Amino acid sequence: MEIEEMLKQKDLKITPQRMAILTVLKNTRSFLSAQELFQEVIKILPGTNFSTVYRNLDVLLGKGLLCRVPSDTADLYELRREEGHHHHAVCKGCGASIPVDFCPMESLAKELGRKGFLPTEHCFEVYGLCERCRDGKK
Amino acid sequence: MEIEEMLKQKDLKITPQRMAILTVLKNTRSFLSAQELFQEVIKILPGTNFSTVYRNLDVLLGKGLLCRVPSDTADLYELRREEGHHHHAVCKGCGASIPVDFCPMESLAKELGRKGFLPTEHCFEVYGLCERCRDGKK
DNA sequence: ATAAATGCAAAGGATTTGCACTAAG
DNA sequence: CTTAGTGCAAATCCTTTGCATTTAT
Repeated sequence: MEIEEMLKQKDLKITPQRMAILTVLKNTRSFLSAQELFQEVIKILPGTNFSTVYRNLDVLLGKGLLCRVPSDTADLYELRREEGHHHHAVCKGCGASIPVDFCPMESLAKELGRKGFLPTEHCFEVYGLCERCRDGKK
Repeated sequence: MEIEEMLKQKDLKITPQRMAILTVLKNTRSFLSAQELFQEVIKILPGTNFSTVYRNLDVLLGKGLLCRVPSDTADLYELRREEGHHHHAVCKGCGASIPVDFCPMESLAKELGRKGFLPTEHCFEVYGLCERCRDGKK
């Protein structure tokens, strides 16, 4: 299976909890908070502990298997898919997230490099209202 | 004084606490967490309460006098200066922040608009190592 | 006068941690 | 066997809130 391969490649042990976490992330289109993720995980693997989820989010993030974006209350997580790097436009009305292929770092990395700055991470997220929510608020 | 004008323009009452908060923010080059800000504020105005700082950060943010950027642990705040909108490259080594004039929304707003999405806020921050810290780590 | 702002203390919510136990390699 | 991973419960950290009091306008 593919998830198992991902874990092996990163020298991570294959545990039921990890499988459950990655399965949920894989089957989720938009991103999830740790809490939402946990709720889904215990449907698949009841008894899984909350701290296990948190600890794994850290580990998986550190191994580059996930990406994290900041949000109002809690951070949100998403499986990093092969397709490549992208960002999101998140609707503050309904929570829907529209993928955005454009990445500002492409234009900026060189310029920062000239100033001696070495970018290692970045965050770019857009918040607003999607068409439906925008119309509803009129 | 200038801070007082800012408050008046926004229909906010001029209180010693607010003055202290804005004074600290004004005298700070990079941005501060709420906790850091609080530590500075009580040097100027001892006895100022923690919740007062938080409440004012909310108010001032709502009035557009500040901007907020997400960070590892806590959100960071900065006085919004006249010069206009900009972003930052933050060094994970020493915390220094380099202002970045480029704003990705300029290129993206139209494209999102075509999709019906109305952007209201956005976050763009770059993290990495500045020249000094990068060399130190070699 | 009166509505906004503050202080205080307590609550809330997200995340982390210590420790003993379990299980993957 | 050995180390990473887990469960549990408690702790921590950041932030918010209710309420009585004070203060700016």
